[in-house]
Amino acid sequence: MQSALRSFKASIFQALAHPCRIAIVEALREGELSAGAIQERVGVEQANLSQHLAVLRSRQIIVNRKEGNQVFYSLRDPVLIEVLDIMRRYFQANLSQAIAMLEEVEAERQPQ
Amino acid sequence: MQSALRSFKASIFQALAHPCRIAIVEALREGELSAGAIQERVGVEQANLSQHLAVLRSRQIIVNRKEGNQVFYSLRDPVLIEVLDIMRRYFQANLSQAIAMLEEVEAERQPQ
DNA sequence: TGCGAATATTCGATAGATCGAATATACTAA
DNA sequence: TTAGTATATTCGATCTATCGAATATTCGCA
Repeated sequence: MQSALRSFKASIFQALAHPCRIAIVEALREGELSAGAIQERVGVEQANLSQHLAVLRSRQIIVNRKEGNQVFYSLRDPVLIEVLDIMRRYFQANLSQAIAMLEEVEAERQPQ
Repeated sequence: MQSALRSFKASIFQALAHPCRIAIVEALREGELSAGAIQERVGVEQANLSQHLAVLRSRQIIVNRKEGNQVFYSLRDPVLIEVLDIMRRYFQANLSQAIAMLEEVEAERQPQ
């Protein structure tokens, strides 16, 4: 049973394990937004955004509400904002290592 | 630059996006452990554990210290424990949905 | 009814993650 | 040196994620 709990946690982390989905969650910090408004802020293909929203929906991280033509999204539980804030502190507290790590990631992304 | 921060956060979440690695981090809650001791608690193949440790090391989530024959691991920054604790609260606050979600995941794992 | 806008889904290609098996490395002790 | 223990790395197979392109759905309005 405790391994089921870990699977649950892992699946939440997995849902957040993409820069685009983090941007979505951050965009929803202040309140609900339509899919189109999210797209403006995140700047990604419509279909791709919709896929990312589906990932977050499937983990119940966000919920949606339809109004006419549009679909409005919001965070189901704002505690995740807390997690992102802690991550920011974590990042700042370890800035030099984080930057080194990012450079490494960048270097791997564009070989030579 | 804000997108670099999101990549960083995403890479941390990605590192935690596996039940086995969550078990490792939880095992290190109380302090450092040798790789062998971690293996006992997590219950996974030696090579596989070592691969998971490598993932956590590459994100600087854990650090290691060699002593003779053994390698001792510990959390580099205990703030991650805070994150896991928040996740526990999140889980408890949303228990019914979480259980529904887990059942769904289970059902997909064993079709028919 | 039929068109256009907003959003979602499906598909196929590519890239990345995971695993066990085999092997390598590093250290200790005889 | 040799054997043994602890840990790490490499390899190849399989599974999962991501993306853009194409298409489907849903709704409001003329």
